Amino acid sequence: MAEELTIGAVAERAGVAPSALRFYEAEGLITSVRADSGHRRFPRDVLRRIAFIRVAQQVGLSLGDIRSALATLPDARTPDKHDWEKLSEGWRPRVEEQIAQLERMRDRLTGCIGCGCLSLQVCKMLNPGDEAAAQGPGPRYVIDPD
Amino acid sequence: MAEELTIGAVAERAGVAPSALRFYEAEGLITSVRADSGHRRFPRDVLRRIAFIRVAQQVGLSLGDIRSALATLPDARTPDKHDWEKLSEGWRPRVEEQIAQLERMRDRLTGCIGCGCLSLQVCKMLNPGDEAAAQGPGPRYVIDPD
DNA sequence: CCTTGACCTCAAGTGAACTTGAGATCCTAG
DNA sequence: CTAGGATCTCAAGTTCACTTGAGGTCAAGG
Repeated sequence: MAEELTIGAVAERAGVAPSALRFYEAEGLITSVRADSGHRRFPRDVLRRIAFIRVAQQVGLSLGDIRSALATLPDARTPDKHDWEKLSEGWRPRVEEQIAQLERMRDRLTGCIGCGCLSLQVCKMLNPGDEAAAQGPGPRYVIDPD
Repeated sequence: MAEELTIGAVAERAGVAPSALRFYEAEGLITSVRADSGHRRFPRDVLRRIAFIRVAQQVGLSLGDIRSALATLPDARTPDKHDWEKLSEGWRPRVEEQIAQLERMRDRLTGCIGCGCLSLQVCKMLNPGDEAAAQGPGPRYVIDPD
């Protein structure tokens, strides 16, 4: 019946450390009210926010990106199913793109790595759009497919 | 005709910064010989090693994991196509798993985020095996599906 | 009442993967 | 022969996403 949850309860239910919750709050990803004691009390929908954060991280978004996304939720009222669905819909292209990227990688895995292309600049897998190469290293195409 | 490449040439062809190459060498991911000047000279197959490093990173491996994988390559001779294929084959299950993970996420995106499951512990998407939850936060299931 | 465990703040530490800076050397073109 | 770009080493800095530690408060059970 509890309307609000302690940090420990949230941590347990969400499977994240209390320190991470304090961190998320400091970063503006979640919010809490304070009991008279000064202890945090989290509204129940924080669990959904955390679920969202975790999913978004899996899709490769930074906490900054996630903060921006969450900022589009109504803060006057508790976000309802529709609000969440709208937000989630926004990830679909991102997820699809990431899947496509990995499928490209899978299909070319032996072909490309084992192939004769000595230059990464002409390698379809590492350089899907036949360009880029000057954008620096890192898991760029999976994480940031722009 | 050049048998060996300067760090600048490798950096340009591979699309990574020279500092990253020095770092990779210090980490034991690539090797070089030295010219009389003290400058690095990289064997041509370093380009393939770098390609491999980048791909493996995209699949979510740490440089430590990648070092271990590269360590299985023959160091007495230049690795041939077959060596690389064997190594690449090892990634397939990993890539497949990552794809499967993302597909699960896609399929449940609106369903799960927008659904009524308040507890992450019973959410199929965030907790594919109906367990874990105590393993801590982060993109664990995509990156490290153990 | 007292202890114990959950909670608080704030500063500092961690690890991964690099980058940046300082100060010095090397090599190539004019 | 000299200027300028490429390279060298080594230490320190950066970003992200948290965790850890110190020092102190709060709340429930015996």
